[in-house]
Amino acid sequence: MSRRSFHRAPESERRHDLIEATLDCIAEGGLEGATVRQIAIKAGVTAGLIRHYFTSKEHILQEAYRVVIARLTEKAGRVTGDPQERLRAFIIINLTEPVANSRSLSLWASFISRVSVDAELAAIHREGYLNFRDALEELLSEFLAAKGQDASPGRCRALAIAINGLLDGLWLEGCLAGELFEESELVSIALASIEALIGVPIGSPDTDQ
Amino acid sequence: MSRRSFHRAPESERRHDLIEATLDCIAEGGLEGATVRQIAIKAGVTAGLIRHYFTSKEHILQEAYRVVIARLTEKAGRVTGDPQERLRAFIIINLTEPVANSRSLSLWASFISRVSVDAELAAIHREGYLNFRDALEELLSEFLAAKGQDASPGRCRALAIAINGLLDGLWLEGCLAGELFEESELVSIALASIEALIGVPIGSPDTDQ
DNA sequence: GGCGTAATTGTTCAAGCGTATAATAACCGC
DNA sequence: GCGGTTATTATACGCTTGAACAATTACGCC
Repeated sequence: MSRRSFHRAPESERRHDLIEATLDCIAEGGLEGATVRQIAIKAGVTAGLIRHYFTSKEHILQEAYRVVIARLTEKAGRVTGDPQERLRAFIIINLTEPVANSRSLSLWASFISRVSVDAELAAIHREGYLNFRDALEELLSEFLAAKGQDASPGRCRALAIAINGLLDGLWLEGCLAGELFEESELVSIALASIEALIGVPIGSPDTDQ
Repeated sequence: MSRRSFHRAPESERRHDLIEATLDCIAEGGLEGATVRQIAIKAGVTAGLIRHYFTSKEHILQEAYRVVIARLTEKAGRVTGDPQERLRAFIIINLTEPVANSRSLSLWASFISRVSVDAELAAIHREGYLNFRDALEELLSEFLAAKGQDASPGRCRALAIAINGLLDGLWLEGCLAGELFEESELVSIALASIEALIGVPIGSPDTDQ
């Protein structure tokens, strides 16, 4: 009786694969679907290996959550151009693939439901949330200043909270029931709504009537 | 060796208690914390009784989700007064206790993460979501008509999607990190934002400056 | 090209899971 | 009060879980 042959992978690659497998399991079956054995099967290894890289199941879940948050926020943090282009890109990125899809929501909701239980997850969550809102607040501040508008901290804060809420809510609606909306309907509604909130057009020059 | 003495409860009361115990378990420990044994302990009965009232664990979870959705939407469905008062009350109700608190979010997120897995939960979810958005759309339609504004179906739909998103998003922010906001700050932001979206004041007469 | 290291496997363990079922105690009609 | 009905308890079963650990294999190094 011989053993399976196997491949000895570099640590970073193996850790990445295991986290990826974890996310696949969660997306398909929720946190309950992410058992150590199922993750191992998905990654094409045996269950014992997971404990070689992660001290516990909680640990791998925390690392996986870090990846989820990074994916939800990294693209929006790398927008370029003038303030108007950056704000516009920020809005669009958060309401289109790959940020907005049912898999993202499934992963996000699975972890959110554990944030109130696991203190370490709560810390990871808080950091990601504040980063996101701060990024939006700064975008707004620069945009308002560029347009010669009131860019006082109080107004930026209130606008950031409102727009952040709007984006979160539309993201949620789109992820939960994308088929209820026309192609890019949510993006149009978001752009029009945010224009109304700020009181300044943000449409790109050529599509702005 | 004698048995525990027990109380024979009416069916509706017992079912209610078991569902309530289920929600407590989920709020405290997520779906994973809601085991048949844990629910029984919380309800002060033994595990076997749960199977006497519910055909399976899936079944009691579905019934529990119905209760969660009902609580999130029932109050907003019973607003009274003229269109402006109703719209205003609708907004406030959805952003204050008992709709907006961390327990509500914890329950909501736990179930949302299973909506994509369990078809029955998905049906329950969809019904609740559409009811909510339709109620908002009708409120808007009546409000706009009363104000002599454009109340065309297209505009009402777009406004309902935007405002629904905004309310969802602010609800989420408030539930997730209520301590980051001043007292009633979210309600103020919501009212001001929705006024900007609609283009008509909705503040109550005495607080409307 | 043989050796040492450690990544990976395979197996085992106790605990907890959802479910099934027989025994029992509470309540209702008479 | 008594007997029948059934809500409720108590126990058991088979399975899966996270974890632990010894055996084994792949690979870097000299």
